[in-house]
Amino acid sequence: MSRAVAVVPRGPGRFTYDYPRPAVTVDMVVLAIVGFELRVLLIRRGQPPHRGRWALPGGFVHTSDDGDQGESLDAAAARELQEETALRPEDVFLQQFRAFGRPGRDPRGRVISIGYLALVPADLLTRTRAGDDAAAAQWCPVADVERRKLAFDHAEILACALQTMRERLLLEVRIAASLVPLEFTKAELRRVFEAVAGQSYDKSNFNKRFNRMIDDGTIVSGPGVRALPGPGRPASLYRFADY
Amino acid sequence: MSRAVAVVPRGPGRFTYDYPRPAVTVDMVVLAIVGFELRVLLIRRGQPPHRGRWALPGGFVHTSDDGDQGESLDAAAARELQEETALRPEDVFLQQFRAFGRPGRDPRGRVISIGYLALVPADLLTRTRAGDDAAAAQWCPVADVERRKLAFDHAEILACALQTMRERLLLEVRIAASLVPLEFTKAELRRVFEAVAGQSYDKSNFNKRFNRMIDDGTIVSGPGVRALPGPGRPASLYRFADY
DNA sequence: CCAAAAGTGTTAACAGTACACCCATGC
DNA sequence: GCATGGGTGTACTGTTAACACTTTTGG
Repeated sequence: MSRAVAVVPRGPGRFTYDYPRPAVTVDMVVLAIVGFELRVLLIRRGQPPHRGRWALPGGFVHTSDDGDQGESLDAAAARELQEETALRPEDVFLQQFRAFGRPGRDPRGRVISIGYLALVPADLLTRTRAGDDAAAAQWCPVADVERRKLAFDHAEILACALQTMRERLLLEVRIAASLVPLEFTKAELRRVFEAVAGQSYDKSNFNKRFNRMIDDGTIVSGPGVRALPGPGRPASLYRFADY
Repeated sequence: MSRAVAVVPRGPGRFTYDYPRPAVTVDMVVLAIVGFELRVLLIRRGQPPHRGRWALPGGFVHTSDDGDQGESLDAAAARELQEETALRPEDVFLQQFRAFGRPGRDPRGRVISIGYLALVPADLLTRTRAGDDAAAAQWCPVADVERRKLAFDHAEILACALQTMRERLLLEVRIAASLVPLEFTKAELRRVFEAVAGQSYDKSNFNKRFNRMIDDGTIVSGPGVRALPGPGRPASLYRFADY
């Protein structure tokens, strides 16, 4: 949305239809755990409208009126993710969660946006481009987003994404698997759950759930242990079985 | 999708853009319990492509390039529902569940469709237009849909809607509330769960869940009892509290 | 030894399952 | 009476929740 498509247009007003059509974009809610905190990737807009405001990354879905008809929605989301973060889409949990099409949500014209949730494993954060230009992209704690006054209806899109993720975290552990590094400790997985759900879990009770996941093969023992700097007993490492 | 918009175009090729744009539609998965069976509303297509095949009801999202920019996605879904069933949207659970945009899904051109789930209470089924013209609209048991070879990617859309509904039924009882009449018996609610989940539940154990919902106020006692024709003890009536 | 972090054990309450049984009604 | 459907009770199991406790490490 904040940028033109890559293909150079062959002239103004080249594409005509019998009825008005909306522009269709994907908006990305890219989440990661930084420290013990859930953060979302925001881009500072360099163009009007909402110039200088923070916004979710996103862009137009490539469409064609002949031949292959363009790219799929999933492909558009994967492409945008790669442009904004330099992450490989196969390393990231990427899933559509909802479409947003309220008239007036973009002052330039009718725009319908498909919202995508992207969960980045903590150990791949270094590959993110967000650090390259701190003025243009930033990992913002989700708790601080309210103060930012996001552009367009992006606050609403983020809220919907968070709700979707929290609901699914309780159903599928796979969501949490997308946010932890390949190898992780019991405490690290617990902190992911705490960061996402926004509440704390009893260590002993969480470990019991963890041990059950080991019993049914969801989680397998990894190699050796990981010691934190400072005192404290080193923790065993684990990984998800399907990785 | 199967019909043109109501407004008469003011000439061919009147609406021009710098980049190609997709058409955007809503496709409706309208579900109801008929007897003890989950059924979906299907429309027989009178126009090519897929002429004569069964399809989900749906249509274009009204868009405008100036002024109010047209209608919201929810409004488009409510309008389509009214056109197809004569039901009031406020009586029907109506919720977006996913967008479908695979290139090639419509041979006429690039079409992105927003899937909507509509749950019709059993006592309002008489208001449906589906019976008016049996050749054009039909409540088809979801178990029989596979044999029908639906038009476009509508089989995929239906499968996604069913999965979404089954997941949510376990989380929110509200889904079931949208399928039962205003007043219902314990057995009726249980049969809704059985029809949606595709499995049977133990009467006694289901009643315990039911009684818990009475305890926390989700369900309240209704007036009197309902007797079925034939033998058997009449059953107490209940209703959901927020109705 | 002490603080910090990992990890275990104990108990009670709660929810799910399978199953047997009693109640009200029409025929 | 008896078949039919509504409704209750019991015993067993597994899960969750709260909390106390032990073990391993660095300083």
